[in-house]
Amino acid sequence: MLVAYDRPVNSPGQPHTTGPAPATGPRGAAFLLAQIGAHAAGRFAERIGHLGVTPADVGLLRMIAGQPGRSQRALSEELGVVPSRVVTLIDGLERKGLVERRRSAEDRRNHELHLTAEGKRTLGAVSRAAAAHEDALLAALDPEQRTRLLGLLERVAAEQELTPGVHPGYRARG
Amino acid sequence: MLVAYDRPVNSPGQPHTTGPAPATGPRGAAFLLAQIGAHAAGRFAERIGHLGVTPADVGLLRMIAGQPGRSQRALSEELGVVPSRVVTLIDGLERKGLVERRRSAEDRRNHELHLTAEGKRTLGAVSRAAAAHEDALLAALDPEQRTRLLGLLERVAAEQELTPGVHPGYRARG
DNA sequence: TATTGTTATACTCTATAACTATA
DNA sequence: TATAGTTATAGAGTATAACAATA
Repeated sequence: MLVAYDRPVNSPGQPHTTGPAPATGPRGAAFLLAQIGAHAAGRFAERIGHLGVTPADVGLLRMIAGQPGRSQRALSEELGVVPSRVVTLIDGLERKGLVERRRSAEDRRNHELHLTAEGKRTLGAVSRAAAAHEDALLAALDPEQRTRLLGLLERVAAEQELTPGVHPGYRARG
Repeated sequence: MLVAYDRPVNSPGQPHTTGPAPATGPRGAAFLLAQIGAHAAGRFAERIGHLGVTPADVGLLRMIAGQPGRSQRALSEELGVVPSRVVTLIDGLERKGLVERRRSAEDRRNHELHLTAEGKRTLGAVSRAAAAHEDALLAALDPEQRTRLLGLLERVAAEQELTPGVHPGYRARG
């Protein structure tokens, strides 16, 4: 997706400004959240590009690190994506030597997923990049403001029932 | 794009928690911004879907409304997308009867873009949807908190030099 | 027969490059 | 020759459906 999208209009009670500037009018928080969020995602992708992984890869690496041995089906459900998507992503991570598939002894249909040593090193480098990213993104804010922003965002995320750690992307609508 | 991506790790100085729960660890503001932003964009797309337009369409409609008669080239530059992309988008909007191309009398290479009456009606409906969207997205916050959040987001957007009203999507990395 | 994972395929989004009309 | 717009084409990302192995 691309391009401007949402913005509340001048509320009817307010006097219109004279200029031809409705295109530069007030921006709502919803639009700013989408705009800044897309910007943040893009910049983060840039920061980890040299490590050979994408933001989607990082999501999987973190989940596998957090609970080694999980099946692809489990990841598929937690992320809300179809199983074939997980196959594609894990294929890439395995080819890069960051993740290992191991047939489960108990149920040979399953693949238990584990990070390799290099996968762990990469994840560490990603985490350092994330910290630098966070700092650069919030350069305009002092520590107190950052804390305040974090608190407000956590409230919104909780109320909207967003799964911790799962970036929804643009899911199927419905 | 999809899937979790960025999250600062437990800082090295802090004691690790014992559980196997790094996947549900602390979330940074950068991740929350990307997560909430993608969620907001998706929900907004849902809200305007019945009007037959996408968020990208809305961006163009707003720009044309704000400055009627602009050329496709001008929109292309302001949005930071290639001219052929504008062709595709305007094709769709013209087919839906929301936008009209008029050959410029001064320079017959140019198309001057204008909203039709239905385009204006649709944009009005979009604006009402955006207001409802904003309210639903920020349901967790009281009016004072909303104002505070807006102020913080505006600071971040300005410092990051985000063009007002232009949603960057995932631009070419560079 | 149901489930895990895979492959084959198709669709959407967006970019690049070649092309037409106009200047 | 340069510019506005268009068309043709290609690539990335992600979904659906058919399939194989295992239970």
